[in-house]
Amino acid sequence: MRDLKRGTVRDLRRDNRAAVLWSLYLSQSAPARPQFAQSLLYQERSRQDLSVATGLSAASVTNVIRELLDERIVIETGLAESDGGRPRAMLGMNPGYGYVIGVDVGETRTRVELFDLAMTERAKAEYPLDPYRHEVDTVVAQILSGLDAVLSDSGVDPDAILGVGIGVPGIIERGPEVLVHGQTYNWDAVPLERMLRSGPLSAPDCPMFFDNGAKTMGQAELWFGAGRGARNAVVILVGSGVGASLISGGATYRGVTSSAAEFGHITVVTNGRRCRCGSTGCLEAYAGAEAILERYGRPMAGGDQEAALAELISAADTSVLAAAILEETSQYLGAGIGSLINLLNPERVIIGGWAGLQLSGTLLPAIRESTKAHSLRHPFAATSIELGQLGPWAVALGAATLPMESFLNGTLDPAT
Amino acid sequence: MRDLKRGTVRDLRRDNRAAVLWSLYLSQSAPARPQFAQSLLYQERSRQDLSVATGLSAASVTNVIRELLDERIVIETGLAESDGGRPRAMLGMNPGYGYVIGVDVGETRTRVELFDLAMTERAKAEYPLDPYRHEVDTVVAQILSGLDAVLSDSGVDPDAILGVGIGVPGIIERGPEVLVHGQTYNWDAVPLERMLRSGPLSAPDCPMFFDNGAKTMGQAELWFGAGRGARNAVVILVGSGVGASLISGGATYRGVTSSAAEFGHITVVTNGRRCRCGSTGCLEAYAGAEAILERYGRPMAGGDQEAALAELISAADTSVLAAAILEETSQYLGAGIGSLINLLNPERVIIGGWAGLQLSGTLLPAIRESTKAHSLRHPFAATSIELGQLGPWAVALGAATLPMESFLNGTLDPAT
DNA sequence: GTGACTTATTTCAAGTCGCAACGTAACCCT
DNA sequence: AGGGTTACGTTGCGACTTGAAATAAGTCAC
Repeated sequence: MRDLKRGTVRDLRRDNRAAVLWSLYLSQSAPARPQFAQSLLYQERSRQDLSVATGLSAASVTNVIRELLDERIVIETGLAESDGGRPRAMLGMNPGYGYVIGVDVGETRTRVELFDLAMTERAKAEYPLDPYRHEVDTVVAQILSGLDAVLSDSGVDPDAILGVGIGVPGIIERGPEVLVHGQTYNWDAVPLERMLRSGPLSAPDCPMFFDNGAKTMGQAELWFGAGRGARNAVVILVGSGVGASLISGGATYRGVTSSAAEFGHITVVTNGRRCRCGSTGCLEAYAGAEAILERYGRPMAGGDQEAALAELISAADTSVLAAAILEETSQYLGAGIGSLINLLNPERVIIGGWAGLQLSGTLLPAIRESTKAHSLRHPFAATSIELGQLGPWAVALGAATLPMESFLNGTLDPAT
Repeated sequence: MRDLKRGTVRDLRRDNRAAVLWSLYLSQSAPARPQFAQSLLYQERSRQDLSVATGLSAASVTNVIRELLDERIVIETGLAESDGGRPRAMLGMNPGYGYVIGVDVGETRTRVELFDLAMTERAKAEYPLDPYRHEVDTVVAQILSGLDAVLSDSGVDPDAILGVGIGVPGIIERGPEVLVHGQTYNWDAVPLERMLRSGPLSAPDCPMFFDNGAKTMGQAELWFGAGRGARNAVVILVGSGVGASLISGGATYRGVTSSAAEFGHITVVTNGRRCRCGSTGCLEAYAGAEAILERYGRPMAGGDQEAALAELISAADTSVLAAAILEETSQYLGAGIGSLINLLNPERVIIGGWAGLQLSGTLLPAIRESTKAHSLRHPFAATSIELGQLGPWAVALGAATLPMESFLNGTLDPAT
């Protein structure tokens, strides 16, 4: 990502252009509901609206928009009703200008999804993955055929792909080349980018972005879901393991080597249960789906964790053991979330991930209660604890926001 | 703090001016050593140096500097040796242009310190405070006489005070007026600013800034101490209680209601010891000096905690109990710091506060070890764990950086 | 000493940009 | 058809940064 130098009057122009484009783009993304499927298209805006939204003068907006219209990034979509004056010309992203692809390398499946500039989904592909058999080659092959599939299904010209974003569970190391470290996968320093680019199939010769899956999910919720408009928020992903994304100042916080937000491995019980990361007392060792099932006495080394967890939850009505396990789980989650609130003082905490959503169905009040008990009064009062709104494809959607972010900032394709 | 709108070519000018001024200011602050006392003055810079440091052209630096020279904020301090060309004119802040005052409302004492623009200390005052008798009125009176004292001792004209910064233990609520909530103090919604301004003595009619003491200490270490140059860091304050300051992107992170970084109240033992905050299992309930002494069986409700802790530490050579208490303490601290590292992926962790410095004398290796055990490999490897460099007056120094920050950004005195 | 050489700083002439003011377009209502 | 109203485009101005050229202020070899 190019360093955005500031100082000259030209940088100002780039910034203002980006501000207008961002404003227009985000206004198009609906407050998505779980059942949202097709398009995030929501609302167009006029030049006037953009002027007040960005704080720029109408004249400047006109200039920037003219440029964007000339480049065909933006189109006029029609006229608004008038109540006496010249009707406002409504503007929108030109869906056909370009496309982005998001890839979710998950714990149990690989997902690939292709969007146009209006974030309308144009094609998707999904491949199951045998848990505990995450061979690198298998995953790479799935990604590559997924890319092929969405390209041919949508009929989109590969040259029109602005970029591909890939969310993986594990830590990204950004050096001379991108390396992926995944403890769950037993991946150690996997050069995923190189493998994708040299793959047998048509790895598009276009910008690729890598990030942790919890962070891409967080960015999806931030842009389109329960996090819309938040400046400081935390998005928690509870799946087999536990992850999170921290939003600081409206952007995803990554830390110095982009491995921040490993929420699953904060210590909630000093000298507690051993965690698969090697440490002890991690939150993930208590509140991840895998750990919950273990504590319940039904470890699932391979099979269908989702079904098993659902079973546990419904058993809680009659089984004292199951109820106790869930009660404990909300204790631990509350302790972890409370720590997060005390440390980060967010305005919103969003719980997502398949296990998080399952658990929250019945456990949300208990989690809120436990969180309250484990946090200070003032920061707790400033926070709302909510559920994620984007469902299981949130990670892929968020991955697609990575190239989009670059595009909106005008830092994509230095060529042209 | 005024909202820094960006967009016009004039804002650009303000930003560039601020960039030059910051660069010049920070280059003057020495990598301070514990024994530093008088001045932070370190190194002057030429226009050339500023040009490369800020990325601005030499011409622009000349223009900005001319303006600053005209305003007498900056002065030429002499010429550098030449090795064949025109010698560089060295520039520095004009110490006499204005002054800032930092106030540290601590757990056992109140400190007031006055600095000039070069951060040379011009006067200081200190008042002991009977722990557990923090009457608001007493503290306010101490602050007001401290302000009087440093003003008369230094002979500085009150009109030349650019602003006063005040660090308090507890949470700052920024509403229509600033309120302070301090659990340690039993302060609830204390309108400290109003009390200071309406005090019997000459509360200066000038900008006042309030922040948590751990945050001001963190900012002092960030600007002048062990945190210099860091973009992402954590400064931990271990005193009677435990606090922290989070540095994100080179600036202090405050969260949505500026109560972030309450590190002392993250949960390290779910369902653990009761903490004075009302919750259970907080880090502070294990690793704060007060808690350590309690666990040692020698609670100090009033007396000299510093001496008592020092005694405990030296007793560890012979007493099995004392050694075990310290060993446990480093376990808990390591768990807390490890969580911080996993969550925030900082490049540096700095331990300060009087108890932190005492403990680290012998315990630092054990704390490092325990931290390593409680954090993931990659983020741990990217972090260094160091000691604070600024000693007991760091909180006051940091408090003085609050008005200084505003001054450097050009957001002070809208008048003139 | 003196002239050639170096390096730092200032001046100058473009080139950009955002903005306020003003002009024009497009629609409503009567 | 015409007046009213709102949205949008254009123009001229002031402010800004910058690269290049000019100037300032030394060093060095002889």
